[in-house]
Amino acid sequence: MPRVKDEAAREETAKQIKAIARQQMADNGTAGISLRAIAREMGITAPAIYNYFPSLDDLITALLVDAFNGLGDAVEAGAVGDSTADKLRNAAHAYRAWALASPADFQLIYGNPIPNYKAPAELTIPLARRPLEIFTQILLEGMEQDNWQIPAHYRTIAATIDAYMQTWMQDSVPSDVPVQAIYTILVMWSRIHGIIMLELFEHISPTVGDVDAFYELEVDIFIEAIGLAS
Amino acid sequence: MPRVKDEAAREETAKQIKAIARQQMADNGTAGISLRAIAREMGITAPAIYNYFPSLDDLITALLVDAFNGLGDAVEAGAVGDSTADKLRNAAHAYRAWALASPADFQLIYGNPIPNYKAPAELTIPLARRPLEIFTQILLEGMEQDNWQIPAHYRTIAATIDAYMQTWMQDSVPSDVPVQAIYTILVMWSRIHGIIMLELFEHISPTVGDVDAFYELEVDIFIEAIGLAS
DNA sequence: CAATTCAATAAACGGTGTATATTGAATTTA
DNA sequence: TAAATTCAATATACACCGTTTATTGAATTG
Repeated sequence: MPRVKDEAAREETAKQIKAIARQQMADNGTAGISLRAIAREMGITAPAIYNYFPSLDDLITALLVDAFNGLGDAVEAGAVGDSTADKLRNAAHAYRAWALASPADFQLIYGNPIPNYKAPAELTIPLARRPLEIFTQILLEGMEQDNWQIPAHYRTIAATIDAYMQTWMQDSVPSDVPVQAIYTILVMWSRIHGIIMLELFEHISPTVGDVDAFYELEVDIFIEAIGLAS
Repeated sequence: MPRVKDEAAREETAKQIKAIARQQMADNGTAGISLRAIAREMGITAPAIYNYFPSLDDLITALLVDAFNGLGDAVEAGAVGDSTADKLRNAAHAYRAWALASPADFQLIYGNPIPNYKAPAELTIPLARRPLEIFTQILLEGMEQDNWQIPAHYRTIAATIDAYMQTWMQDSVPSDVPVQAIYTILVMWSRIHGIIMLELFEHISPTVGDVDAFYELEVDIFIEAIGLAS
């Protein structure tokens, strides 16, 4: 009696819905997704989409998860090189390259543009951590190989920060990972994030013109500042 | 024959509309503005608002202009201190303090969250430049007083950037202002912007806990890195 | 062939921004 | 004072939106 549903076809349709939604985001911004418009383009009615996603929010969450994975994969793929410095530099450039190639996805992750949507934290927090873990891993490997040590500036960080980080690191990071290594990566993250956000919203390109060169110099200066030989 | 309209009352109503819209942004995000909800709260009908703002976009633009001015005023008011380093540090902290006190306004300026809204560039570009001009002025005064000189890292910047900046500086900046001073400020801007954006969207606070301390250290490191004595 | 399943639909609800035509009160002039 | 003028506010309507409900109908299974 129970009808065996064609799981492959179902997933294919869900994939198509996401693809059109992604296109809408690219065309009209992250808030430009419309269930009715997706249905129109697919030649179905809007409520039909509810068979694949319980609500618009769930569709957005699915897009968000894909975006996180895309960024994580891109950074992981880019984290290669002959030296610790090269690996970190390449990873940083892979991060920006992904952001520029998928601006809507990047905004979906790091902005909060969609009116009444709130991302489910328990789902996104581990996904958000992945690029940072990849960055951190590069430094940790550098430490093991005596290619890197914690720079003077970040050797003693604020006591409040140290205490806070120790607590969450207890249950998600091996105990031999120094707080300062993660802290150093957070600094890099905030720096590259600033440039990319300004770039995505066209605040910096009209001023410097060549954002590639601006970014490259900032990454190189950071790598040098933390004591990684070029 | 022409009825003399009460200009003061008109402006009062317009101000009230903006105030409610700002509240809506604060409550529901930048895209949370609704003409009908504003009208409802004011006890009028939605089309009545069109007597004060030709469209929702014009209302948003008015809010955006107010936001830019608020940020500019805050940075200007904060750009004080006994030394060049103090002035720059205080200005940078005033920038963040305003962003934290007016997160919706800050996002309105530096994100692009509103579905079909596009800010009129000819209006926003000069307003956007003001905080940077205040930052730059601090460095220029420092140069005049021999308290500051262009740091080694930024003495030779990318040729493409140098050429690009020379062109737009020709018709908006006095000819004796060195490109490198503005470039240095752009670096500072991108760094503080990165922290603030991550903070506003709650990406960094869960990791470091005490963002105040994180920001303070980054500003201090920057000030030291560009050769300003603390 | 009959029973079952379930994706898709049609219809409706309350929400949105906005255009148009109308109202009515306030002001100004004859 | 009375008539003319002005214009802010309204009522109405349109096209969109996400979502819920009940219904349809084709495909699968026993």
